[in-house]
Amino acid sequence: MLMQNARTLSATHPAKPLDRWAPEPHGIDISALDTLGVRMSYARNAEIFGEGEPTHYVFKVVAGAARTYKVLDDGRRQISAFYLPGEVFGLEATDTHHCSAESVGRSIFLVIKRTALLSLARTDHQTTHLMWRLTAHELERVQTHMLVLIRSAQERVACFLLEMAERMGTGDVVELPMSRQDIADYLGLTIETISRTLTQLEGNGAIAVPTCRRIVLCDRAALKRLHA
Amino acid sequence: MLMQNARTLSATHPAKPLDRWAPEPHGIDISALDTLGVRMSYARNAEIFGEGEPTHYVFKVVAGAARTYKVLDDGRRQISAFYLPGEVFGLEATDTHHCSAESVGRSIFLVIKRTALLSLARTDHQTTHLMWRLTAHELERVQTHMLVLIRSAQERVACFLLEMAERMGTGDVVELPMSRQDIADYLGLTIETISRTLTQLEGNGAIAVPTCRRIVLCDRAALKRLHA
DNA sequence: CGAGGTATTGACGGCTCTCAAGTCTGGTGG
DNA sequence: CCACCAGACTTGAGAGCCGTCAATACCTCG
Repeated sequence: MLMQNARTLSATHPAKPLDRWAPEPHGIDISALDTLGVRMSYARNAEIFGEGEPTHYVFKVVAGAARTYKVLDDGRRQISAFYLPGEVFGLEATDTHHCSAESVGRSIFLVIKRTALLSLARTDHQTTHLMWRLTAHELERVQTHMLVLIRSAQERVACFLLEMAERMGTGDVVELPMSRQDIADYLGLTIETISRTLTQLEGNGAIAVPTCRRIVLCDRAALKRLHA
Repeated sequence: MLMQNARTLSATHPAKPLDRWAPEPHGIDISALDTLGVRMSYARNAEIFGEGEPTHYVFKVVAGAARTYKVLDDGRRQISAFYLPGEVFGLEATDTHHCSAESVGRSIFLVIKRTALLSLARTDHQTTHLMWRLTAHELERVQTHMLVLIRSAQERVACFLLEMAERMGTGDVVELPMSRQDIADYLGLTIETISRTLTQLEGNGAIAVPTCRRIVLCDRAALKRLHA
C-alpha cells in the first residue's frame, strides 16, 4: 500500500506544470497526466509498491529514478526496468502489480490515482490509447532487454551504458543514479563482474570512470563494436 | 508483408466458430475476435511477418504454434515467445512489428485485419480494453521469462517444461511442437546444453523422453525444486 | 536404401561466479 | 578541519558451468 510508507516520503505541492521540462522519453505525449497527480518525495530505497498489491496509483518520475523488480525463491533479484525523469511506471491493465518498485535514490514522483485515469479513459479515447501505447512501449523495452541478457558481460555492460546515455540525454557523460548491485541485478551479473568489466573498458579507453557513479563514454564506436 | 508468403500458405474457409473449443489461455475472453478473421494455413518455418514491417494483421493460433524472435548482429536469435492454440500474437500499439514471427510446425492461424479491429475499438470500449489487456499480459509473460534467463541451465529447462505443460493443458505429457534449436534460442542456451540437461533430468527420474519431441513429467516436485 | 537434417554425447577451454581480501568514498562527530 | 566509520566498490585466486568443436547416432523423407 502506498500510505504505509508515509514515514519515508512527504507530500509536496499539488502538481504544478513545472515538470513540463521533463523529456517525453517514449515519444509519447504524457503531459495529459500531469494535472491528475500529486508530487511526492521518496527516500533512498523506499518501497513504492509491492508485487501483488492493488494498483491504486500510477507514477511518473519527476526527479531521481525508480526500479521495478521481481525476487526469486533463492533471494536473487531481477530488476525489470529503471525509470528516469519523465517516464511512467506502475501502470497495469489488471488490478494488482506484478512487480515491486523502489526509489533508487532520493526521488520525486508524480502520483496519479488510477481511478482518475480510468474514469478519464472511459470518456476519452485518446487516454485509453495512451495507456495501451505506454504498456506496449514497456513490452518493447523488456523484449529488447532480453536480447541483452543473453550476451557476454562486456556486451551487457556496454549496452547498459549506451542505453543510459541515450535515455538521460546528457551526451557522453553518464551520471548513474544506481549502485553496482542494481546494475548487476539488471544485467543478470554479479557486482564483481560489473566492476571488473568497467575496469576493462576503462583499460581499453572505451570509457573513463572519474567517480564510481560518473562514467564518460570516450569511444562509443568501441562500445557498439563490443560483441565479444 | 503477409502476401509475399503466399506460396507457403493457403487460405481455408472464413472463420467458422469451430475454434471456440480452443482454450482462452490468458484468462481473457478473446472470442470476440473470431468473427473478424480468416483462417490460413502456414508451412513449417514459414515467415508470418518480419520485424519493422507494417502491422496489417493480428493472428490467433488455431492449430500448431508460432514463435516471435529478434536477431542479433552476430546472427544469434532470441525467441521472445511461443504461441500455442488459442493465443494471440502480432498485436501492436504502433504501426510496425518489433519482432519477426514464424510458424513453428505446420499451423493454422486466424488472420484478423488490424483496421477491422481498430475500427471496432473506436466505438467499442470493451475491445480497446481487450487489446490493452492482451498487451499487458504479454508484458507480464516476458517479464517472467526474464527471470528464467538469469537461472542455471537445469532451472531454465525445468521452467520451460513446466510452462509448456501448464499452457498445453495435457497433464504430464508434453508434446513439444518446437525443435531443440528453438528451445535453446528461447532459453538463451545451446542445443548441446538443452540435450545434456534433458538427459540429466531423465537420469534423475524427473522426466522421461520417449521420443525427442515427447516429454513426460514424472516428478513435477523435483522439477520445481530444481534450483541448483 | 541412402541422404540430410536433427539430436545426442564427449573432451576441452574460457567466462563468470564464489569467496576473500583490500581500497575508496561519503557522511558523521569531535 | 580532521579522524573515523560503515557501506560501496575494486581486485585477486580458484572452481564450476556452459559454450565450442567434433564425432556419432537417429529419424524422416525421398
